[in-house]
Amino acid sequence: MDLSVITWNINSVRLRMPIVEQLLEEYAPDVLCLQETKCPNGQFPFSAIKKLGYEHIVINGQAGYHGVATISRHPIEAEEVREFCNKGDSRHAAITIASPSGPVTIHNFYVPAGGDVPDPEANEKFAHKIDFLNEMSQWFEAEKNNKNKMILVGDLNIAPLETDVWSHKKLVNVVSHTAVEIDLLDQVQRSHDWIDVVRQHIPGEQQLYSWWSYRARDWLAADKGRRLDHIWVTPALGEKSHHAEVIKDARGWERPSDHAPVIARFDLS
DNA sequence: ATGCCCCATTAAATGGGA
Repeated sequence: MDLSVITWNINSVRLRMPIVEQLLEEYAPDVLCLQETKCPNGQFPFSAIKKLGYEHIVINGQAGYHGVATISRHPIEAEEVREFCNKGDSRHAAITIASPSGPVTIHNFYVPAGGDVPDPEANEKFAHKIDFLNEMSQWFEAEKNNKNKMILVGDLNIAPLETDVWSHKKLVNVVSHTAVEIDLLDQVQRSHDWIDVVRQHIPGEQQLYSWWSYRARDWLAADKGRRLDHIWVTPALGEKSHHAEVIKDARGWERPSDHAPVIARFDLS
């Protein structure tokens, strides 16, 4: 069995159903994890997605903001939706599916963006981002006994490597690339021995982005991107991964999201 | 300066994104 997983910050799932369909038709992933669905659970476009062969769906939505959805070709054996920081917002959903190599749990995250000022005293959104990342670390530390193969995807809103941003020098004090955030992300990574499977296939020497601002007149020409969207796996799955890439084309599709999808493929036979 | 765009909610502004 080949397993492919895509993560995509869709920036409104209802508005962008045409390109969700385009992605599912062109790439046919086994699992698609969406963030920023901005869609109350009662209004989620179930039937359009089910028609495309994705009958197994877990949503964690709210009105207006945030929201995640995980859609699968394969039956979902277990699901979990976890609340972080007691904020009542929708930023996580997990599913477990069966595979010939045993159950695989896929966590879908939307980490808070963190506002403008990288100072938790002056900016409560930045404080929330720090708290959220600390809670992730504590949770995965406590989950270390879980023997399931695991995949963690999502908009983590942090670009950790110097080559994950268009200019390390210019962004070193900009939220998403500060040392404080990178240290916290590293702590999350160590909390469950997560491997950055995208960088396993695309060396860290190479510039790589998954988000380009809407504000640039020409996003492609300016190319001032950041790699905010990630796919991590536990070590046993790292060995089984044979491909990963950013689907940069999708940033140029009709009425695009400002994020591009990221895909990883595994041989679980 | 990523930099004047794009979304949802709500009804022409506002908050949030990063």
